[in-house]
Amino acid sequence: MIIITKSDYLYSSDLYHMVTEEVKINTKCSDCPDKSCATAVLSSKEMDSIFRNRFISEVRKGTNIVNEGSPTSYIIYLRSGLVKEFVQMPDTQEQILQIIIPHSYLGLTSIFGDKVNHYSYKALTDLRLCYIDINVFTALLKNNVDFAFEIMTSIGRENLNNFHRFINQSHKKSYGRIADVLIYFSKVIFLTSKFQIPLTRQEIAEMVGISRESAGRIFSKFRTEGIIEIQGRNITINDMKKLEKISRYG
Amino acid sequence: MIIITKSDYLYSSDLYHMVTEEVKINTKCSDCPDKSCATAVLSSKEMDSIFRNRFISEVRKGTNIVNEGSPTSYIIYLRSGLVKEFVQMPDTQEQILQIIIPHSYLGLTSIFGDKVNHYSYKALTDLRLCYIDINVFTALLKNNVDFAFEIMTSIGRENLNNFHRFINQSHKKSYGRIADVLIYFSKVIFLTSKFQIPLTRQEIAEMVGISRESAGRIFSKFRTEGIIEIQGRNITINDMKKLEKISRYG
DNA sequence: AGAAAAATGTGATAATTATCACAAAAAGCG
DNA sequence: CGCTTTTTGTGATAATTATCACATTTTTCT
Repeated sequence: MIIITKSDYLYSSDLYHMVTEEVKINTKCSDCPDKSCATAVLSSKEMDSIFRNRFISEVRKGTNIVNEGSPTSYIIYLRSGLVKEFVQMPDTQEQILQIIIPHSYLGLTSIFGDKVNHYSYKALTDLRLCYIDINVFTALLKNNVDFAFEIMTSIGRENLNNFHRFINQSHKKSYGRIADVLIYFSKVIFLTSKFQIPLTRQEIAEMVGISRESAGRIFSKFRTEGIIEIQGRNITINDMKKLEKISRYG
Repeated sequence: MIIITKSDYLYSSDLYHMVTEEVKINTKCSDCPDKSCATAVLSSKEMDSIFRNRFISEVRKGTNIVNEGSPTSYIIYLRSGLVKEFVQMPDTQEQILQIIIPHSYLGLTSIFGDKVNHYSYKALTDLRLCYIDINVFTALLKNNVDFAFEIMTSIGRENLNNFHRFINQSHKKSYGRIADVLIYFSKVIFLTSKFQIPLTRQEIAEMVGISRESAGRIFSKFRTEGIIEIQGRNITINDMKKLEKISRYG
């Protein structure tokens, strides 16, 4: 059992950040209110093997959690907070792939294959994470077929969703793409029509592959047309029907 | 053991095409010269379960093999020929995801999850296929962890490749995208600088999300600059270095 | 609180690519 | 082998989006 306290620093190939405050780690994984639904198929013995081999950490907004290209030594489970998954492009730009919501694993794509992280992850809000040694995780997969199928199904679904978002995007003009981002945050991430978007205009542009200025102009246009209200990063969607129409035809 | 002869028609949710000639199906899977490398980890008993539950078919160029949205009842193994994987877009267009080369499975993405085909497949050349019942295939995965890992690794690699091609594409202008297509066919599909491209200009445009006319114009430009030679669909790459430079910076 | 840095909004202009129109060439078919 | 259908090439024009420049606002940090 590992106790991590304020002002500790953790160094590792893909683990480097300050832990900000003492974390209660007495809770067994089996009793964790944030446990992943895939763990439902694990025996209490297996749950215990995770408990004995994980460590918990809290991470502040803005922290880089994983850098692409680094070897994968841990599977990271997101207990709370929001994370952006992205790839670095040759020239300073980045491409944001998705926003990851609580109760998801980061870096599962690299567990089969070359054990290298192919994406980078950065905290959009303060986070609570669990690090599980990749060897422990792989052992679980090999010993429990049901767990393996759960994990693979979730990898498959995630891949499919991302891929489809990308394909759709590539056939849309910029208005449709920005409409999609708004719909994505409203319907997938926050599940409400009023939310604080955790990205800058630059990052929103990077989600859909257009320029910062274009993204901003489209936001303004949507506002003057009464489709959304904007106060800084606080956004209210007033006319979802219209947004969906723009997503389809615009 | 199922014998399929000339002029038979096979009807099924995702299996509908004419079998063009009698197929020799005496060869055991274990002796098949085209078997997939993942089968190396299967026991002879397991290989035999495939042999008893597969059927072979030959398919002519242009045949639709699978339509997206249909339920997956078979995993299809491509013994020889080339297949295009694509999705249909709302308005008559399609988006080509990849060209599939021999010794690959089609439709693996749908084996975990909803058992629905998410992509469509069409024969670019005459094909030799093996249909393996999805229940037989799933049973193998559940009973042989090593096989499951082999298959998942190959799914993971394929996903990663496709996804990266897409991400890269979305940050390139049309010249770079067409350069990428030429490099893809030369280095991934045919492994030579002189090949017959199995796609129309329209389809090439659909691979990279630009218009047919633009694609054609770029081909002409590359020819007048001496980078490639074109006679109909026969293409010779004369200056790979220059193509790679265009792919990176153009 | 106050200075420095980062993010944003907007106009003017340039670059890129799509669309339309139509002629020419190639491929498929009875 | 002709006829039909599909594919291709190319010019002219329109639409879309990026880029540059700079003023303003917001956030961050001490």
